[in-house]
Amino acid sequence: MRSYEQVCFVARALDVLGERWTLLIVRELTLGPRRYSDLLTSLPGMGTSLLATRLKHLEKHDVLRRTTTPGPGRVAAYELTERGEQLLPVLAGLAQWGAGLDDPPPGYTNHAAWPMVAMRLTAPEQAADFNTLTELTIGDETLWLHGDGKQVRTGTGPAPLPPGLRLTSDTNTFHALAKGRLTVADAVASQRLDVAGELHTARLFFQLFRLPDGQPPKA
Amino acid sequence: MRSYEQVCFVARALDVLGERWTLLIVRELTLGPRRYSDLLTSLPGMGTSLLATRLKHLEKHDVLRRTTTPGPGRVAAYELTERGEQLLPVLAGLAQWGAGLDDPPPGYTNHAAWPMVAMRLTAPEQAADFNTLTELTIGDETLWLHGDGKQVRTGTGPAPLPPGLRLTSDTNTFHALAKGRLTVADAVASQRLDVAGELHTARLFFQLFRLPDGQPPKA
DNA sequence: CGGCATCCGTGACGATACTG
DNA sequence: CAGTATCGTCACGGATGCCG
Repeated sequence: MRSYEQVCFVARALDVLGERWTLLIVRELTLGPRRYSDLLTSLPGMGTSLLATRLKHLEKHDVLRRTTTPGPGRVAAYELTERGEQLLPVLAGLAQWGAGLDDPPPGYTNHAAWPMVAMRLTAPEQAADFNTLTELTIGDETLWLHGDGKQVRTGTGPAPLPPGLRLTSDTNTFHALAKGRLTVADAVASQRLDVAGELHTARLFFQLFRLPDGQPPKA
Repeated sequence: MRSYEQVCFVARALDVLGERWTLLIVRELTLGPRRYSDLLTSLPGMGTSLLATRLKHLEKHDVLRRTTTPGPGRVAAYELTERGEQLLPVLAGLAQWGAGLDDPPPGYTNHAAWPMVAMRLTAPEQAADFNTLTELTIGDETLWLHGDGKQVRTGTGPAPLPPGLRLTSDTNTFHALAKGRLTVADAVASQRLDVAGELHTARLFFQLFRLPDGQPPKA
């Protein structure tokens, strides 16, 4: 862990966060606690040894903490500390900037949670008012989301309460919906999206959390 | 330049910006165009070969451009593109977060421009209304700064017009002033700060651009 | 399953010497 | 001053194995 050894806030932040994979680990935890093996599969290409090193490093610098889930399994998990949550603006800035890049080359891996992370990071203030508890099943992953008026809260796994809206689709369809390249009506009609709940709430969801898109939404 | 190969805005941004030194180069350019040798001395520890590689990389990705200064010397210089300027929120987020860290260990190098970069990045909105053209001579570096009502503009070297305020001090004194650990009155009295212009404007300057500080301002 | 150590090949990095 | 060439070193990625 080489330091820049500069008396500069930016350099000091990068001393902690600047190494490979580090900010992507934080990204993974923004949606809620994750287990070790979850992180490994969410970060393809990363060696297990390196992940362990990074986790200890981030724990030491108060970005995340190791906890055991309260459930019956009593499994180990990692979650952001308050200081870690304060990195959301940094991730949001990166996401906003990254949205301006060209479409990625084909072959890049895509995970269900990633568009959701970006949607939440780049969502406008008013998204906090989206107070319908929503459960999303994208491909094989399930997440939930809920605006409490102050901020948007999220978690992995099934919603903690019966959700008011349930959306089910595959990763590509969700991505197209998020970018506005596909409408809810079209997606439902072609059976690529299942909506359990009010259709107009689903429309509102994709309207509020729309991802920036270089391409036009379809002439 | 290894890519994460993920369809994720954050990961794609880090594909361009995530490698060592990259964001620090952007930091150096936020105050205005810089020459190759300036960058080298501003980034102690970085090899000249690597700097050349990074500059080409960032030029290719439209973060900065290589220009020749309009002056008589016709020297090569690097400056941010519009897309590069859009990285200011990212740097601001990092600076804000880095400000929450403990004081750096002694021995870290400190440059005149660094506190100024952070001051501008973390300044409140109203700092844009600081419309006094101010020239700062900190140690051996000279910079200027001016709020045009919309944003704070900065540049390296002497001010392009006769400034309304001129501040002269050494790096440590400036740092202490910026953090509010030293008052303008005390600094002037102890001859560590020279103010050419109105004293209350100087006070306003350090009030607007105050750096966050973990330690109390002095009991 | 979670977590960590070890080995090894590759590539990124740091320092210095060299050139237009 | 603005870079390029070279080389030693270290971080990383991949695989494997050990231990709770």
